[in-house]
Formats: sequence, C-alpha cells, structure tokens
Amino acid sequence: MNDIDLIVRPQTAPRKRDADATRAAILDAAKAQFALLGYDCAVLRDIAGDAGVDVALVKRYFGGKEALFLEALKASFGTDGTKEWDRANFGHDTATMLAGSPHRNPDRTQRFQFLLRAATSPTTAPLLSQLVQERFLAPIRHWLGGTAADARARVFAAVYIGCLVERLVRGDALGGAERQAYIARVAGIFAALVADPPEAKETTA
Amino acid sequence: MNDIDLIVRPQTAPRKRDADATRAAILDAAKAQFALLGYDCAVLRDIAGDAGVDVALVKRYFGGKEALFLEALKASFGTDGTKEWDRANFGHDTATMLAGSPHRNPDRTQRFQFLLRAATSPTTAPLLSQLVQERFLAPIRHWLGGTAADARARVFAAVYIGCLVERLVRGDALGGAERQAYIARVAGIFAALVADPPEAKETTA
DNA sequence: GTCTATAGAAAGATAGAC
DNA sequence: GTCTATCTTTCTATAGAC
Repeated sequence: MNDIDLIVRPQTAPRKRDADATRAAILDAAKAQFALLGYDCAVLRDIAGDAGVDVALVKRYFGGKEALFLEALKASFGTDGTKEWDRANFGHDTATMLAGSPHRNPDRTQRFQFLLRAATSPTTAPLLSQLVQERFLAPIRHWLGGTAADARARVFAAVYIGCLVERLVRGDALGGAERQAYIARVAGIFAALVADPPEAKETTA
Repeated sequence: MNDIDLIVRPQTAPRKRDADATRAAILDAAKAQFALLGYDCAVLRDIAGDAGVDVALVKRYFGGKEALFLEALKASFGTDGTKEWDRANFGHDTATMLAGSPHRNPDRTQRFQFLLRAATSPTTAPLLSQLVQERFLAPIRHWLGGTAADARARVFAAVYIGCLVERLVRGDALGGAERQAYIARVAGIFAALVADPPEAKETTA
C-alpha cells in the first residue's frame, strides 16, 4: 500500500515494525493473489512483494504456504450470509448484480474468484467440499425451506455459480435489451426456486 | 497401453516404434492429465509415463508443453455440437445427465473438466475466451434463436456450467425424490430458455 | 521484527547415445 | 524412434545477521 517508507529509509529501519499491520498486509496480498492465480500459481515471493515485505516474514507469521492459504480461505468464507436476503427482491437484485461488471463489486468478486479457483485446483479442492457444504449449501437450503430443499439448493447454487463463471469469462458487462433480458431470465429462475411448488410461474421482475 | 513389450525386451527394441501410436498415446494421456490437474499442475514426465514413453518424445512430437496443450484443447472442443439436440426432450435429457454421477459419461466429463480447468487457469484462460465464444456460445445462440438470443444463450451456458461445477464438487450422485426434484427443476429452466417468450410456464418434464 | 543468503526439490528444455 | 543424462530456472523452506 504505502511503500514510501521503504524508499525513504532503505536499510536502517527496514519497515514500520508493526507486527499486526504486516500480518494483515500479507494476508490481504495473499487473498488477492490466490484469487487471481489460484493456489498453485501464486508465489510467496510475489505475495510478500505486494505486501511490501520479505518472504521470510510469511513463514514467520503463517508458517508456510498451505497455512497461509487456509487462513485466507477462512477469511474469504466470511459471512455474506443468507440472513439479510429478502425473499421478495432477492432474485431481481442478484440477477442485476450478476449482469453487471465484476468491477462493480471488487471485494465480493475477489472472494468468489478465490473460492472458484480453490474449488478447481486439484491441490486445494479436497479442502473445500466440506466447507462448501457447511457454509454455502446448508445456509441456502435452510433459507429456501419447503419441499426438496436440498435439490432446490443445489440448483440454486449451480445457477449462481454458473452466472459468476460466465461473468468472469465474458469480461465486459452486458448492455441494453440483452442486459434486461438476462436479468429477467435469471431473476425468474431464482424466483421459481424460492417459490416452493415447481409449477410456479416464472415472474419477469 | 501395452507395456509388456517393455518388460520382454528392455533395451534392444525399446518400444514398438510406431510414431502414430506413440503420438496418439501421448495426446490421450495429456488430455486426461490436463483435465485432472489443469495446465499448471500437469507434469510432462507423468504424461509421458502414462503413455508409456519418455519425456523427450513429447518434445519430439509436440514441441513443448504449451503446444501439447493447444493440441489437446482442440481435440477436447470436438463437436458434441448442437446439431443433434432435440428441442422437445433436450431439457429433460440434459437435466438427467447432470443429475447423474460424473462416472456415467467419463469421456464427456473429461472434456468438460478439461475446459473448466483451462478456463480457470490463469495461464490458459486467455486462450479460451475466444474459443468459448465461437464454439460454445455461438452455436447455442444459433440453436436457440428467437428474441434476445444472446442473453438466453448466456443464461443457458451459465446454468449448464453451474450444474457441471456443482456435480464435480458433490462427488456422489443424487438419489430418490431429491434427484427427481433436481431433474424437474433443471429441465424446467432449460425448457423456459428454449421457449422464446419469458412468460412461458416452467414445465416439469 | 525484518532482511540476506542459501539449501534442496521439482520441472521444462535440450543434447547426444543407441 | 526411443532413451539417458544434464542444464537452467523457479519456488519453498530455513538458518542466521542486523
């Protein structure tokens, strides 16, 4: 963040000497790098570099790459929980978010990207299936309620994930009528999943 | 495949000396390894090992890791095209496939896994966005037709991808009533996308 | 608390023997 | 056509100086 310190005093006082700040800086850089590159391609040197410190400190504060990843993982599963979801507007709000550019909500996007990469990396995937169950699928299932809640939660999660993946692949945001149609379709799918009986009509907005 | 040759004649005639067979064996092993581990984690030595040959032959036949990957990529985009999709039963058939275990259709699963890993690897992702547009999204858009075909194609692709990701994360197949509910929901979503007007009712099967 | 220096492993590329 | 041997790079991990 603020590497002016490094330039001004190169050797004598190597850094600000604040353990908590250093730790936090490393963790932030790690979350960003793991989200961007995945566990296997992320490099401790670069993470340390982004945080403005030396690699050795990563070991000092976290013990190693895997431990650092686990810490970043826990932080990225932070509760954007189902608590505050509103049954009436959820579908439309979420669809609007998914139709937009990833840059609109960089923090959320980074967290999702982190989890997607973690889930698709052969090294870290085993760590996730349980966490996904507990902290993603179970809350959705509970929030949805009703009959066949498990199946509906899975479809729900699949659509959500798929839209996010699709958004990552297409870089730019949709616009105009296509955007409106996209939102309407996705909102309709979510609405039908929230409404318990499968005969429920798709609502357009 | 047949490494008895190696055991019987260890040095004198190292292998069967069949260029085409060797090339094909390497390519098959590469497709499997890239699908399983992704570009970054896949190791040429192991690919060669699976094919029953030495690493040096990979260079000889393909030139290097990246060239080998590109070849495997082209092969994995093989046309399971929209040509033979049946408008009436497509939704239900696809949903049934998606509800099953990945082991039911290992070849298709491997191709998808290859593409998913390729799309999420920072190294290979840039190679894909164009190919995805041309050989995945465009055919779907064309097959769907009607109004807002692009938006519908994107939602279609998102649901498809999401279901496949979800299936990869949950290892085991669904069963019983949950399975039926899952199929009904997913089939309904596809049916609504195939039917042009967004006011279309979700059909259960 | 922070950095320098180095060890050790792994993997891609390449040259040359058979 | 196929394999052995080696070079070079890259990254994690660790020990030790300031």
